[in-house]
Amino acid sequence: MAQDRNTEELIIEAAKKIFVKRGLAGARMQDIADEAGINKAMLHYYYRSKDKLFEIVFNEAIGKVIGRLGTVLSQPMPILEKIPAIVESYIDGVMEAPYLPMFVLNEINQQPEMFLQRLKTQGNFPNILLFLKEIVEAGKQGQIKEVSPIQLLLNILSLCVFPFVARPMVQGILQLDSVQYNMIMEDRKKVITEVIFAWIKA
Amino acid sequence: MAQDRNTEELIIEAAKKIFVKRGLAGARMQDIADEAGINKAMLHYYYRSKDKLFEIVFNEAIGKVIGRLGTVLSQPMPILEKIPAIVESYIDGVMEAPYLPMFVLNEINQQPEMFLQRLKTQGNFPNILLFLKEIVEAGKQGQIKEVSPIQLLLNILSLCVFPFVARPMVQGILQLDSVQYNMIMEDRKKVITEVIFAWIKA
DNA sequence: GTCTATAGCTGGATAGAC
DNA sequence: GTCTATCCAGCTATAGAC
Repeated sequence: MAQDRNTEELIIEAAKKIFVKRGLAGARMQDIADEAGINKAMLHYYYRSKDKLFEIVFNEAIGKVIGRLGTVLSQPMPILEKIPAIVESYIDGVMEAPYLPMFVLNEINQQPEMFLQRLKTQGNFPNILLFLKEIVEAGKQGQIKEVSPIQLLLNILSLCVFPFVARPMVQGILQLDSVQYNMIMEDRKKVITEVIFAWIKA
Repeated sequence: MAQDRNTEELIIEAAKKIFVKRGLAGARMQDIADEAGINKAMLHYYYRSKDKLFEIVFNEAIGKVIGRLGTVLSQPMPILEKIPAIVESYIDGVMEAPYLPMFVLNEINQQPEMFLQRLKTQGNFPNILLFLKEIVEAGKQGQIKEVSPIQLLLNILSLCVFPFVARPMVQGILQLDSVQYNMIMEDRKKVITEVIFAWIKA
């Protein structure tokens, strides 16, 4: 148990777990309280309302999913080294919290305004836009083929993230157990890099 | 208005709209009734409960998303012609109902049991498994490179579906309006085929 | 700060008139 | 078959004792 930590943190940890699993609409304050091993009233004492609590969890989740992307995209490396690095570190990151992408994507779809609001306040992830320029530059210099930078970004993201978002579906259809699926995900680091390289090699 | 159609259909249409938008937990029977232009009591008269109504909508949605995939995967064509056909027809299909994939994926994540149950009753999409064998075969015959068929399937699916699932997020970050995004999606048909071909060409 | 008890509301479901 | 009125469970949120 994590009884040694203070109540505020206990609540946030529990809230993450429940919100990520059930979403805003499906989550119950009682479940969060149970998960934290405390009383329902404490949730309101510390965080006032369900919405406020959700906002904290959601913002942190966005930070993890998108922020991490920004970080890895902005490592100063030649593009041909950077792409495998992006793939590897992003997949590793997602594997640590495999349900986070689905949660973030779904809640953004539910409340696009909330997300757009957040974008305004905290800047538009300049690292990502910078990465796009880098692609164009590398194309002009002949390091890679000249491709649409947005399509390239979409391709990398799609190949890395989708298999986690669709995991229960794919696992069900193809009758794979968890061990098999994890192996496939591990293989993907190599596969994705191969696929992208095959496409952009000059 | 579709007042000429019978009430049962009106309800289903309305239920689709609301469930797909809000999910099972977020949808309100009142909203479905309003959308259908009828009374809340009628929903229960025709479909007994929210869960029953949801099941109908959900099953139809799965059928569209996965069933369509099975259909297109099983067209009798040489593999190198089939892949562009798959990509084109699947993207066109998704563009008609862009929120369906997110809905299906999210609800499967929420209730994997319900989905696995459905798989048992209606067979395991044999078309999809057949497609995997076809890939292996084409690899052995040297029509394409020998690649993992599951990875290939995952790649195609990822590249086609993810951009729709992540649309609000990507659009927000890259500051794109809907017209621009639709053009990008239109371009993708070509891009995806290029990417896959670059990877598997013998 | 933490708990119990409960207010107040929302939303799914039903009864019963027409 | 369709409506209004209403029930009742479940949920967020708060009051108040300790």
